[in-house]
Amino acid sequence: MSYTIRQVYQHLLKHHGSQDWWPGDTPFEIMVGAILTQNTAWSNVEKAIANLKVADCLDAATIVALPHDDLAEMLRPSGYFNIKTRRLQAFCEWLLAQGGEQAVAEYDTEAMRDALLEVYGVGPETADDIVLYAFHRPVFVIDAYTRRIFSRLGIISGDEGYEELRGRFESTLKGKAKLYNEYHALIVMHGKDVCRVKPRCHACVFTDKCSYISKP
DNA sequence: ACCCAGGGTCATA
DNA sequence: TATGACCATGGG
Repeated sequence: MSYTIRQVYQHLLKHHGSQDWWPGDTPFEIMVGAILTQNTAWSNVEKAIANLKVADCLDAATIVALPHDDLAEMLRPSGYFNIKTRRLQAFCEWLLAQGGEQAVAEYDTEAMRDALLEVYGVGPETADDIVLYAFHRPVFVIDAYTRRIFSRLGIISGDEGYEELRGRFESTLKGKAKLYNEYHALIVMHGKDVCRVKPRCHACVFTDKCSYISKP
């Protein structure tokens, strides 16, 4: 007998508690974080965002106007800083061209996703982070943790395409933004803080080796 | 000293 | 369409 997608959620929620997630004070800060955290530890992203705040540069118009090297220097701690400088500026150009966050907030969810995916440096996960956490729309974010955990549990094979997996989770859960927010947050929380079994296993909670959480 | 993190783009076959 | 190189810092 194997776990279901719903059981995994109940399990994580029970032991980690409600997350009400994404670190960031404003929607714009959340969007910036979504880009900077690509393949990068969040602790490094925090330093970069702190640099932007100290320099009073945490807004689209300022970021677009900044010389590449100046912005890159602030983004340095988040890694890939030259590429992320280009990506962040491309994103801010797009945001301004749309008419700002308020204008984007008028889009239908799918239209918002499609528009974001056109932006340089924004792929499916980053787009969904923004759609879900900055605009509170119901999309299920698929990340590396999600693939690892659910493939270990035998619920997915792991090599499915992004859209296929997103569709599977969304059609199973039929949830609202609040649920998808909690679920993804719990998955990341588990991957980050709990498992120390080697080789790095991000689903040990659901195996016999894990003593952190008892099985249902 | 090594491993890898809350990905995405681009070149190649 | 599918794989691989590349991007780069900081913490364990």
